[in-house]
Amino acid sequence: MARTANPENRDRIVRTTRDLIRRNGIQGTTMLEVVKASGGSRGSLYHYFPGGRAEMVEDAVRSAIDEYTAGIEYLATLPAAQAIPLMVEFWRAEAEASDYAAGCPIAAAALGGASDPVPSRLAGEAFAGWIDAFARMLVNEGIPADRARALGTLAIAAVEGAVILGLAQKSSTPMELVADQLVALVDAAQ
Amino acid sequence: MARTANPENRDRIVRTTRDLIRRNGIQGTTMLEVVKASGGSRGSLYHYFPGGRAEMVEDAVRSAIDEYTAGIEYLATLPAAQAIPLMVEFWRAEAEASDYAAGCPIAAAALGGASDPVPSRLAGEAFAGWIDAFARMLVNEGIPADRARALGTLAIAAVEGAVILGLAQKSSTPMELVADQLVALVDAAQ
DNA sequence: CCATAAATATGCAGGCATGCATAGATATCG
DNA sequence: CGATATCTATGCATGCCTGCATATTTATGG
Repeated sequence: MARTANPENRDRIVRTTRDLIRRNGIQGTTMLEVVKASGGSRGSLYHYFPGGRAEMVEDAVRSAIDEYTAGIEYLATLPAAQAIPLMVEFWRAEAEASDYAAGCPIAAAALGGASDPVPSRLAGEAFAGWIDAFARMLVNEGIPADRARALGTLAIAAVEGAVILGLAQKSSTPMELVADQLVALVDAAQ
Repeated sequence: MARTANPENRDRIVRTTRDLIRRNGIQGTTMLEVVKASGGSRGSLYHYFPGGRAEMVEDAVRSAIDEYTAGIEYLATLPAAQAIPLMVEFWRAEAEASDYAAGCPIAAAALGGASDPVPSRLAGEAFAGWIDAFARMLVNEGIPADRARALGTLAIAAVEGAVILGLAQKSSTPMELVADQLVALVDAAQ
């Protein structure tokens, strides 16, 4: 038996799929484009993803959720006045590096619910986890639980929205303004 | 010459296209589905939109922008404490009525920039106008211009983000929490 | 080195979407 | 009513995408 069990190629495909989802959305991401962008062949894709396109897309979204959630869990250990600018700066840098073509893949998954319900549901659960993490961070700073939950929801929603505004306007201004206002708001809530 | 000049059918097609964009995004909206949903024939579509799919999609986005912008301009004549809940309530009702399948078509246009740059650019301009309107409203309530602009950006971004969170979670909670927090924030800023 | 499995490459059928062309139906005006 | 323009319907060619099947290559274990 050979059993190479080489996960590198599969991971590379998953990453490429994520990148394409960020640019073209769930519906706009095809196996042919993933093949072109990752350099393999169509046969390889069905080897790594027997479930076809659905499995490939779902894995890409799961992978992105795992990665981003870990990042947010880390940010939640910092003071909010640091965590919020860091989170926004991450998206700003990603947007700018792609010339404002690549947004949040989780938001893309959320909006692809009509054709792909599973990634959309996963996105909903991921957002809930992110809100929880932010709320915990705010509770640690002395904000009551109910208010912390509401402010956490506002923060996640505002950052996701700011990324969309930034892509449409090809500008980092929305993200910067939103970060400033969120920090000021959390500061005032303490 | 007959020259019926009957814009009703064309308008119905434009509206159907908008609805499909809200559910399936720009890339997920095809002429065949528009024909199926609006009841006409493919020939009619090319009669009304000689530019093909691109013209149809662009007109749908322009129409949506015109309509929503008029609504926001009206909201901006009200006190912010009324305007913000009304705006959120509109999206909440639309989301709920569609069983959390239909979001904001302008956000969908913003995210479709890779394949359709024109609607994405229009979305960016529309967002700028909405932010201006909100900022004017806040200036009227005594908030300094710079702060008003930042708060207006935060409000538009947060509402758009809350709609996405709501669709993913199939819940109106994100929109309600965001509306409450935005009202409290504007109230405190005066 | 050889047998076996992993990984890659390619072809084919079916379905869908676009764009265009070509008819046919409908309505309006003189 | 007849002529003209609008509107609708349908077919064809092309290309893309998926899923599956079928080689072919590569690598590993014995």
